[in-house]
Amino acid sequence: MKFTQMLTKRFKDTPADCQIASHIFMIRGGYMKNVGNGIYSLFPVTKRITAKIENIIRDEMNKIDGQEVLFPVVMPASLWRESGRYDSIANELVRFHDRSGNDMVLGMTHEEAAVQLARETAESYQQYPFMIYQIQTKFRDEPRARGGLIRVREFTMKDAYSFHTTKEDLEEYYMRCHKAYERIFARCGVPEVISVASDSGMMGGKVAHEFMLCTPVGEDSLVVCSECDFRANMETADCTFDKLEGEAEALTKVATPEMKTIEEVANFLGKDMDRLLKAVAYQREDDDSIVIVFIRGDLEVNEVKLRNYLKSEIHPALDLDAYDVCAGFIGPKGLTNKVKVVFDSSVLTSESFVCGANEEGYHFTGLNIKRDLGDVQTVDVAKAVEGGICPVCGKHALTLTRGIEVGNIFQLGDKYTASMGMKYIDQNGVMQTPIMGCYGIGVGRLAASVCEAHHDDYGPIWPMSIAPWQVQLCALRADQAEVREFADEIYRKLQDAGVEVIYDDRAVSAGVMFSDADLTGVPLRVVVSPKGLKNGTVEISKRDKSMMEKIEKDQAFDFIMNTVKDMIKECEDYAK
RNA sequence: CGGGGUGUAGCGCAGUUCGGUAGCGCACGUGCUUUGGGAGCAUGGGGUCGCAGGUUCAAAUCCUGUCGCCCCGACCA
Repeated sequence: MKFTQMLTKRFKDTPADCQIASHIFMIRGGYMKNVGNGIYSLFPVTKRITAKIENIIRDEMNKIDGQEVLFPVVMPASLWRESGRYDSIANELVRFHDRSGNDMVLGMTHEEAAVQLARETAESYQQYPFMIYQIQTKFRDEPRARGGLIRVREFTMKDAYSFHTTKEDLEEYYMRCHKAYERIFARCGVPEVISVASDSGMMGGKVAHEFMLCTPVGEDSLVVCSECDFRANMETADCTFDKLEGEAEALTKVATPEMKTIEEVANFLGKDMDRLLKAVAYQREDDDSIVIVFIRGDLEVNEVKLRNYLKSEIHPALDLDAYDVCAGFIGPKGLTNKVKVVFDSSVLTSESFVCGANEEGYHFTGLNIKRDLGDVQTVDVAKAVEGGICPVCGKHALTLTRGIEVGNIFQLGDKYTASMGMKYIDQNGVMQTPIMGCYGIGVGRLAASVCEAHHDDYGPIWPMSIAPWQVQLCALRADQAEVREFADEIYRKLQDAGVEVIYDDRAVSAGVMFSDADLTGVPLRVVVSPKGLKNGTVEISKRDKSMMEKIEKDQAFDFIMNTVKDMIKECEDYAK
């Protein structure tokens, strides 16, 4: 590809809307153009990168016996009614009507389509297990797209669906897919991607993992143990807390006028926050009832865990007066029975708590849960904390970090096969319901994540395996015949040898050419210049600055070929 | 959906307080000079100032409404 022929445009100024590195470089470097909120067109540079990522994914999916298929983007609502998701998913699912007035949806994921395709085809146990996958456009009407390709509404995704006759078989295949994912991310140049246990959300199922690239700009909070291999999304991480010292005290009502927040109460009574019992009020979405969570004052409620426990969507409670709840002075003793109460496990870590007295201007001190409330049921609904206790190894070794979710895998079980009536005949001639796993990777997000992980102040540093081109050939002073001729010759020879070359043949200054090359991020750079040719050399360097050589012009071609081969091999070795 | 910010040329911005008919830098076209880290001079093209009403002799500027975009939160395979 010659630069002069390529559709591209670069900017010196950082666009005002961009916040994170990958977004900035991908806009400044002419990788993509915003079309609408969370909707982008991709320029040729980006399409070349995503095509390479797709091919790596395709190769690994085929290696675990995947069969590539293609599901439709637009589906009739009836298909989504079968699984129940037409009604259970809120606004992320785009609904519209066709000309006949039929309800239609835009595909945001394809479990329904996968079951629809397979259910009348895989009739016998002999056809199991099998996995089908596609690489295709999804549309999700996200409440908030952000960060360039990190979170968009329309995006390309590889989604795979496996079907099994036994749980053991699903688990075994799930592990194979887990390993395939590790190879995919390593081959794409981000071997640092880790898998964490995760919440299964709207997908359903029990066991799920997310593949995370750890970076401060990530959208998810992760809990990682520095002593063992426990790693979980904050949403699902189990929590235990040390018992605090101190004896039970007598239950005493004290005046705490105007003290509504736990900070105010703690300061007023001279107590640490962990000696208070905090009340957090939520309203259930299914029956509108109020749920009050009691949790130790220094901790926070993990709303995902609470939601899973309650088996209902929840939102912060607004109007507590209507339920005879005295906001600011809520406590478990003497609380109205118009609300449901949930005790976090942390309420058992102290013998003596300060809590609200359910009376304006009063708190109790010396509340002992067991003595004053009897045997209450507790449940773990707290957020993990930095330095907290690892639920696996028991050491105080939890660290909190942020991550971008680049892929995920789920053991779905029979959620879709059962609801959509998929059956097969087993060895004994009995009809059975198969079980499923599903496995996703966001292609564009992965590209942006690689950029996020590998860049310097001047632009992305693409790994050889997914770089838009393998070599960037810069002809400085391309207006001089000697330069032009030699650069043309190298370009031709590299192309003939099957090397992917972007040839900057513009008559621009060295500064412009190098800056644009930095933004393009091609791993190997070849500079042909009058100065070099005068000494009979060309300059060959790596984008990551780990190499800078002046090579005799007669040996340049061989040197480039060998270096490209070495760099490709390096990528492959990385993945082993 | 809540909070904050912001819409003026492809990009970055000034002009809005105090109404007078739109400007700067980059980018783009042309010519000459220049050439190893975002060159110089000259010259040219490009904007219904987000949109719709209203006030006024006159609106980018004032008023009302509305939409888009960005950030934080909520939400989210």
